Amino acid sequence: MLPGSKAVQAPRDADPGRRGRIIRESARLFRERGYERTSVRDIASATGLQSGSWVYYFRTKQEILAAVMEEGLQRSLVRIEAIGQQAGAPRARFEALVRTHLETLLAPGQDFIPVLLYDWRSLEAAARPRVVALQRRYEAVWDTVIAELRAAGEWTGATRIDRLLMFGALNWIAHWYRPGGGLDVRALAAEATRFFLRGGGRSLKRKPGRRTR
Amino acid sequence: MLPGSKAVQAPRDADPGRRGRIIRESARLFRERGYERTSVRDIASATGLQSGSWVYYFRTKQEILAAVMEEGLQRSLVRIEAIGQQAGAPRARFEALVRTHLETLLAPGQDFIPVLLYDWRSLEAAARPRVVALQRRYEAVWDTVIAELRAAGEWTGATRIDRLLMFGALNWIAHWYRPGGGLDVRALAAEATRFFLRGGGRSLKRKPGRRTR
DNA sequence: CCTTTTTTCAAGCAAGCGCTTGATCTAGAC
DNA sequence: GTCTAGATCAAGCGCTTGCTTGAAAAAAGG
Repeated sequence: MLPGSKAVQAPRDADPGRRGRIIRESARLFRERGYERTSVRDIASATGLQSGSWVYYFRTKQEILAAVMEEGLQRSLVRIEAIGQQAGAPRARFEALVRTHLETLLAPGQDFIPVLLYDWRSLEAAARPRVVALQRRYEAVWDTVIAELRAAGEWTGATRIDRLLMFGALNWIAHWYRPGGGLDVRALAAEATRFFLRGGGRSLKRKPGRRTR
Repeated sequence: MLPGSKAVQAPRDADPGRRGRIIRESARLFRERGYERTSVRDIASATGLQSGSWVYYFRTKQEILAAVMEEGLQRSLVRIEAIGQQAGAPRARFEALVRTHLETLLAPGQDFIPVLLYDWRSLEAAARPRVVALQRRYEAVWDTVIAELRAAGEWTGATRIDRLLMFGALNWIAHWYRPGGGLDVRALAAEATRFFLRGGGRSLKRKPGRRTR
């Protein structure tokens, strides 16, 4: 029988098991080269298996891709929805959302969300609705906080378009951000919040950082 | 002999010839399915050729991808640099840049830039420097106008980071924008300019538009 | 210790891939 | 017409791909 429905939930950051390791290594490879350029043989050898052994855990390569995306979204969602239920000033909660978003986007070893963003086209139509449903829950939290910001007079403009522009600015960071380049995620989150909300935050002094594309 | 170095430059929007048609159809297919999922047979049949005939115009499939990206950047660059040399209020010129950027990004039949953004990973390292050089020229124009905005007090914050955030917001639009959804490119450009610069512009009323991801 | 179940191996199939090849067609110059 | 160079055809080679397969190894249960 196929595994996956374990009776006991594994503790956080524990040994993820073969299946979890396949997901993690696949995420890394998908992010580096893209889904199509990653062969199942690449995945097998990165996990320390023989060419056909992954089939015991997943039926198809597509199923691995879907698992990567859902795993990443689930993890982010836990943190984002927790912030959504906290109390506090809207601006502070907004910045917390931004910081959490960037952490799950940029933290090393967390390649799930970049894969979701870059390889969406490679996910077959049948698997998309489940992922989209998770994204909807994700956006709902943001919309709530944005509504609070608007009530406080800190957000003007059309919510939907502005939110899409904002996600664009944030998600695009994965294209150019290089860890260890003199700009950590927390500072970047503050800078981005200032960019979206104007004022309140303080602009960064530039360090002699890395090149970007 | 290989064609491509014609003595006379073809007039705008004239018949692009076989080579040009291969580039155009490839751009369309690359955008829809991605570079890896597009086979040279797909390209051939979309252009009305037999499976191996494209080799007369390009040595490798990679060469087609590079041609698509450079073609698109060259076209955009002509328009962007023209705006860079115009006179006028900084804000108006900035909005013109935004509008032009969005037109080359979203206009139907202009799939070059989306391919550049989505399939960058698929471009082999050897071909990248030429494309990057064109991008540098592109960004230089923006930096000039942003410097003017800053002098006029309309742009605060770290130029480099803010410019990257801004490009993120703009480029991401290609993910969610649907032509004919009650929001034309000109209005979108105005909305985006307001988002970046705050104030001056007027927010859009929402029409009962399309879904987005 | 033997049986049963879970997990892994290692060879390989069928299909699709980028690209090659030698022949064929087309059109203008003489 | 004849020649020639440019342009296209159509078959297919060699390789990689996702996935299958039948068996072997390892773990678990009694």
